[in-house]
This record gives sequence, C-alpha cells and structure tokens, in this order.
Amino acid sequence: MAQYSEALDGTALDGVFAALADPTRREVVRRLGRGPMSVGDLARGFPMTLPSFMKHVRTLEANGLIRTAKSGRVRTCALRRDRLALVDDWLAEQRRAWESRTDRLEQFVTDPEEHQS
Amino acid sequence: MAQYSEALDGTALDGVFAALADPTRREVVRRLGRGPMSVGDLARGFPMTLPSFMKHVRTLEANGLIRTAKSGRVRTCALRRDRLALVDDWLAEQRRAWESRTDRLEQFVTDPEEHQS
DNA sequence: GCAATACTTAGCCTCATGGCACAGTATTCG
DNA sequence: CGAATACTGTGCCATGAGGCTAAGTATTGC
Repeated sequence: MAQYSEALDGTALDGVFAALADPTRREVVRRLGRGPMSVGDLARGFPMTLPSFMKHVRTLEANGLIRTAKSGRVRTCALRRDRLALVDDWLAEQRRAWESRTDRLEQFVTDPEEHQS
Repeated sequence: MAQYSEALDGTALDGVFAALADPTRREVVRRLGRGPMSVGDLARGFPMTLPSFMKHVRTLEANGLIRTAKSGRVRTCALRRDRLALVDDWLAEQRRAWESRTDRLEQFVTDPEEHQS
C-alpha cells in the first residue's frame, strides 16, 4: 500500500509527464513493454553514451515508471504499468469534465467576434 | 484535415507531454475543460505575474493543447480535446503491447537473483 | 589473478524552462 | 481625449535537463 512513497500526491504527475516528454525514455518504456531487459541491452541502438543513457533510466525509475534491480554486474529494468495508469487516470478525469458539460460551447473560439461578453 | 501542421509526426508527443508536465498548465487544461475562458480569468488564482502566466498559455498553444483567439483586448482560450487524444493513443499502444504478451514475465525483477541468464 | 564486461561516479558544457520587473500597445469606458 | 483594462514585448536571471569525456568499481570468464 505504502509501497511507493512518492506516488500519491498530485505532484507525481509532474514527474511522470516530464519523464514521458523525452523520446528516448518513451522508447525505453515501449521496449520494456515487451518484457524486462538489462540496461546494456536497452541502451543498444540509442545514439548516446552509456552514462547519458543511464540518466534516462534513473529518471524513469525516479518517477516510478520503471523498476530496476541489480544482480551481479547487470541491472535489469522492468516496466511499472500502474504508474502509467496515473496518466490514464488524469486523462479520464478531464474527459469526465468535458462530458458532463455537453457541447454547448463547442465552437466558441471558432468565431470569437460574435461572443465578446 | 491539414488544419494543424505540427500535429502529425511522432515528435508532437514530446511537446504534448512536456506541456502537461507543469502543474500550472495542467490546471489550465482542467479549467478549460469546463469551457473557454479569457487569459485574465484563467490567470486569476495562480501565484505568478501575468507575463509568466502568458508563457504557459503560449506553451499550451504551441503544442496544440489549446486554441486562442483575440477579440478586442481580450484573448479567449479553449481546449483542444483532439490533442489530448494523442496521449491517449500512445497509452493505448503501450497497453496493446503488454496485453499481447501475457503475464509470463510478470514477476521477473521482483526476485532478480533467480533469473540471471 | 588478469582482463573484459557492465555499469557508475564526477565534472563540465550548453540550452531550455520558468520566473521576474518594467515598459509598451491596443481597446474600451467615462 | 484621457484613464483604466488586458494583454504583449523585452531583457534578465537561476535552475535543471541532456549530452559529453574520463576515470572508477564490481563481477565474471579464462
């Protein structure tokens, strides 16, 4: 329950969205969707040095999007779906809001001249 | 159709996620979910100066999340739901990937010691 | 045990972001 | 017309993000 201490306040969304705002990190998430992988294997194919790549891995972990564990000299990464669900939940909340007020104001700004005050 | 020229390459996600990574901007999106609003009205309640706030508005517009139009001295902002759908689509794609490979590897990194190669 | 492997740490650089103040423009109201 | 309103433009500043190189540590294989 209290498994992820940073996960529960609204602020977590900042980190999750920020983490996903980088194409390298989104690609990592995509690859990990196919299953866990070592840092080295993950890094293959990205046009950057390992230290740079590791920063992305840490960003993803710091924001809870992946989980990593080291065994021997290899660090294995795995996706945490529950964390992506945060984004899903936020989107769902917005959708609920739009749907509750129907399309009354739909084309408002399309022709703003007719509406001022 | 070709209404929004920046919207169509994969790179658009960078901007959309980045735009949503800020709590001020997410709140703006949330408020606009209730209907269009002027910049001044939107800005009310945020602890920052108007020029600072305007930067957020422009970021949101630059990344297609809102649409704005000026009428007289008032600029009115409205949400663009289609753009948030980009996020939704990306998430859906990830989910499809997880679901296609069932939970065979589910608890891999939970106990990494038992698995190394 | 020595070498290769797989990260990891440290330090540096550049650019982008988010905030500010202050001054300017354009509408609208009296 | 003059003042108030609602942005808008400019320039500055501090921080953080994302990249690099170079050197270090810990495992594993020969």
